[in-house]
Amino acid sequence: MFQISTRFRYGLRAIAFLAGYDPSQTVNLHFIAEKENISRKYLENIFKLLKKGQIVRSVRGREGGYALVRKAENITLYEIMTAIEGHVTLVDCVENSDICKRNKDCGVRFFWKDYQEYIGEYLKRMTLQTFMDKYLAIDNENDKNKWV
Amino acid sequence: MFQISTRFRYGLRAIAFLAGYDPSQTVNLHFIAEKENISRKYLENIFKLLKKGQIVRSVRGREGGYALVRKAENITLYEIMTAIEGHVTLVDCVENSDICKRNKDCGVRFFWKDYQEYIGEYLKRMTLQTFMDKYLAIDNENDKNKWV
DNA sequence: ATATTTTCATAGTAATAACGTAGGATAAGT
DNA sequence: ACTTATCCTACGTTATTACTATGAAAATAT
Repeated sequence: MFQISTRFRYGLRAIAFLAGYDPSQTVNLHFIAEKENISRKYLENIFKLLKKGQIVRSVRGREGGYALVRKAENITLYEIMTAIEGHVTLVDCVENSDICKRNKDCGVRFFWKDYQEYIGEYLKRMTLQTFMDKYLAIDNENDKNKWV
Repeated sequence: MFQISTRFRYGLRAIAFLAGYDPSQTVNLHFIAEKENISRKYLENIFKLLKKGQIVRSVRGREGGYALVRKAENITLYEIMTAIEGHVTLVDCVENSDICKRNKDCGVRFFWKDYQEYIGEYLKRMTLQTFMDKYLAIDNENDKNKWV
């Protein structure tokens, strides 16, 4: 239980990478895949979801690629997660009590619901910008010429 | 991602059920399985883990069964989880940075580590007694004669 | 125009883990 | 002895995950 999927891990890294670029320019997947060491084909799947989730926009064709659709400070990790994972729920009955024969006021269900909210809050509070500032600051120090 | 395993869900319900009984008497799995609508065979697997994790003690043979090894207020849900799930980690690199070619100071890893701690805290703070009082109080109201 | 580069779409596959079952050995009370 | 229970090893099935394959569609550079 409780393992973060590779999809989300890769997606987060790719988005964080993308956030290092001006939203007005696009970055192609081949480049991201190479820099972040992720299969390009797999990234395609992930970015399809990210686009559908309004995290990124795309430009097709030559010189095309992806860019953030909003500024990093206006994107939460929760949005990224739901874009990639779809509707996330700790236990199915939390969102749909009908699947269980127990009554709707089942205490266990309320417990999972509270816990799910607790877990989600962390990602809701964490913007992509905060994430970069807090966790990736050192990495950027080591890799300044990436901006050249 | 982020689904609670059936094993843990069943285990928690079974333990909560067991907590409704005096620790001096044992309750057999057949009974718990029937009351909680869980396969007895599956419960066997789960209780094996719970015993190994020092959550319950067992008595074999006729009139045997399981009982809590400590009082409900001295058992946290975190202990129950680790007993059932073994060593839990959100992302493998959190516990073992060697599995990744990135450096040990990888910011993404620190992020997952912080998040993992946050998620665990909730279960560490929640004792079995608190869980029962807060979430199962109503259920017990509806089912008073279970104590008879 | 056409060649090239990119996203977009659908589908397939291999490995792994989750969930649950089978069959019987062992222990202990009646 | 008989019954009731835990204990133990192993197996089977299903679902999910993590990719890969193939190629169409779009847009730009030449």
